[in-house]
Amino acid sequence: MPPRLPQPRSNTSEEILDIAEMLIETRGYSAISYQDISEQLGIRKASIHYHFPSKTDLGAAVVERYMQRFEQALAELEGDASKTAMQMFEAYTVPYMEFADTPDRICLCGALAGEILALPAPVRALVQRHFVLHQEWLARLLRRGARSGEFNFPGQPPRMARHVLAALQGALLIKRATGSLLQLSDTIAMIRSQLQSH
Amino acid sequence: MPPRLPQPRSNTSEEILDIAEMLIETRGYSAISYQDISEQLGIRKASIHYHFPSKTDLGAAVVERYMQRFEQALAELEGDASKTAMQMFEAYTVPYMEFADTPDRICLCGALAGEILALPAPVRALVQRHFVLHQEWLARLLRRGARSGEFNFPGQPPRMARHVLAALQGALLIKRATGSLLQLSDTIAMIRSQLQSH
DNA sequence: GTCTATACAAAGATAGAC
DNA sequence: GTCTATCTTTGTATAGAC
Repeated sequence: MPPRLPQPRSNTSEEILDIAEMLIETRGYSAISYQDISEQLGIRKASIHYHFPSKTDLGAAVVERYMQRFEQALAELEGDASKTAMQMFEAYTVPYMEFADTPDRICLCGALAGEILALPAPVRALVQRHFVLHQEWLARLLRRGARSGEFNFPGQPPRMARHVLAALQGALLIKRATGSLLQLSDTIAMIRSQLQSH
Repeated sequence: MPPRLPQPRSNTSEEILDIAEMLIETRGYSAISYQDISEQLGIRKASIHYHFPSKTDLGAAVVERYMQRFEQALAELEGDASKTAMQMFEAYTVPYMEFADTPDRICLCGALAGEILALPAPVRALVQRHFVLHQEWLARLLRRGARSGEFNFPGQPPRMARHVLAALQGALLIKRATGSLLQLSDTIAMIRSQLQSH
């Protein structure tokens, strides 16, 4: 019996999620509407409600899909025995640089964290879970580098993981607000330096 | 002739600004309404429009007042010759800890940065300016500490200033999303350590 | 699955009485 | 300065035809 793959959504559903994700990353959940998506996709508002009855359903679906992609990418990175810890860290920062190369997007969960109290409960719970999993992954990476002697940072891995994630999220946020790419590149440089401090 | 003081606003105007500021820090600009403020203050929506005709006026007034308070506090801190650079840094972090001690607030400009593209242009410009001034102040503090030998961090002060601000803003954001105060306290500890690295 | 039409509530804003 | 009343637009959502 072939492995049970996740049921693929219809093309339209996927396109709705693509547009919704992009719009949330630019304007935030509160500020987007079915009308915005409708205009970009070229179908009517009511048709979107067919795929995602409520905005809560839509928001939750966007975050779930994002988390699945994200966690899979991290798992693959973690499983690549050919990479040093620093190479893994560099690979990990690539998506941040990609976001920073757009004029108006930040990562989905950073955007949602900014309005966490305005989110419907199911969406909020997903965002919280994302941050927990994300930091646990980072802590494992840091521990691996510390054990191998590649990294030499102060404090325990979970503490440094919190610091690294905070700095990257904050850098993306301020980069978009000020338009200066240095905000992210300098932050990454300082983290890299701190990971290798002697 | 006595110095021209800034014209004090009416009590009601100030109360409106107080409530609006608090609500933006918790829910964000897009998610708050004249109705929300009306309910908390116990006057009608129309009365708020008397003080601040449009939501843009209100948002700009909130940020302007915040920036004035903020910049004055930083200037006083900077002018206090009795403090070491590290003592200044510690004093600088106090408001972050105060925000983190609330369950639901982050600093105003961090909250607004999260929805920068959804903001009316005048508000957006103020937020951008705030980040510039804020980082310039931080860079001066770092330079002072580096010159005196108190600090020993990698890179130039403006780069480290970007990193420090990013980490603190990101830590507040994730602290609120996850509820863990460690997010901020660990981040501050890591920054402190990096400022004194040898 | 997509459409038109519509319901319903909320938001931003204004007019005019007091 | 604050009120009631009202206007207009937008947002979320549903009903029912095609």
